[in-house]
Amino acid sequence: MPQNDLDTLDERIVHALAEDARRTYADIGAEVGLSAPAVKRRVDRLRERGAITGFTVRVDPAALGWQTEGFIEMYCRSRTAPEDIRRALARYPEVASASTVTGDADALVQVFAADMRHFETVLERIAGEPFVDRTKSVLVLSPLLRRYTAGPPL
Amino acid sequence: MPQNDLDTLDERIVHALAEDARRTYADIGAEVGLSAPAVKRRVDRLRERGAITGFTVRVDPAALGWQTEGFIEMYCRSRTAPEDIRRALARYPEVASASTVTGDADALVQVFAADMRHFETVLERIAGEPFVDRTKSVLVLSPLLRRYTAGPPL
DNA sequence: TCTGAAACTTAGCTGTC
DNA sequence: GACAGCTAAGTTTCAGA
Repeated sequence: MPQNDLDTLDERIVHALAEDARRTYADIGAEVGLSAPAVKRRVDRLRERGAITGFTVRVDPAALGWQTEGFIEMYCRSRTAPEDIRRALARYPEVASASTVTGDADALVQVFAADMRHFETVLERIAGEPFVDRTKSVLVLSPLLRRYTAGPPL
Repeated sequence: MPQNDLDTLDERIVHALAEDARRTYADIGAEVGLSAPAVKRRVDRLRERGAITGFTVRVDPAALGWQTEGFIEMYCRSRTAPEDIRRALARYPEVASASTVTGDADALVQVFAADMRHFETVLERIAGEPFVDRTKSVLVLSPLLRRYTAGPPL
């Protein structure tokens, strides 16, 4: 088994891919000081380990016609299992992310919708889920920053 | 091959890339009913239009040692420009996303940190920004859903 | 065990229709 | 938008440190 868990090299590779997943292995290798095959093998290992879960495209939601973004705080009935919340929200294509959180609310849900009417529809449907007591929502006025990776400095 | 609406084709291409940005153009083309060069040209156009802003890697923050996630609501001094907030937050690698929002708070900031101590440090530094009156933060207990694209059903 | 070089395979790209 | 050919990258193999 490899002796290094995530070493500096792996972090730099992940960082390079996070900025541009289409960079070639040779190119990344030149930056971190490895050959192309060596970089590929490390990427393969990172995928096996679950550190990298896939490759995706960075999308500007507004440019695709999803103009309205908002966050919905969910207040649930006591004894609602997180898994029940997850299963229910997974059915909404408008839900981009959701987490259970500390504080008054039980879960915080990020939603993209085509317009305000669409957002309202989604909000009402979520509020109507059987385990939901009430909701509180805020609308995004303007997105300031949208990174797809974050963490301690590499 | 049925005649497809152009918008529908673009959306299906984006959807395919969002799920797996490493799929080949030929593979995506087979799904949507186009040749590989045709798909590539549509992707190029989507990039030029700004609908696709880049390609990135899907990372499991926890697997990379970023165990602590939270949201910080920022309450700012009146007459703080959104651009000032953006510029200040851009300096924090721990900030994954930030938006100005409706409601009591001025901005909602998503933060990833290595651990609780690190999160606290970031929180204190953000709270110490000259334009910040006060902050309110919630910690993520468990992420339920983390999609990298969302929107109206395709 | 991890690496790098080279051979091999596949996909990306461009010109043409 | 499709086809075809050229270019470039991904992938595998193998031998060395």
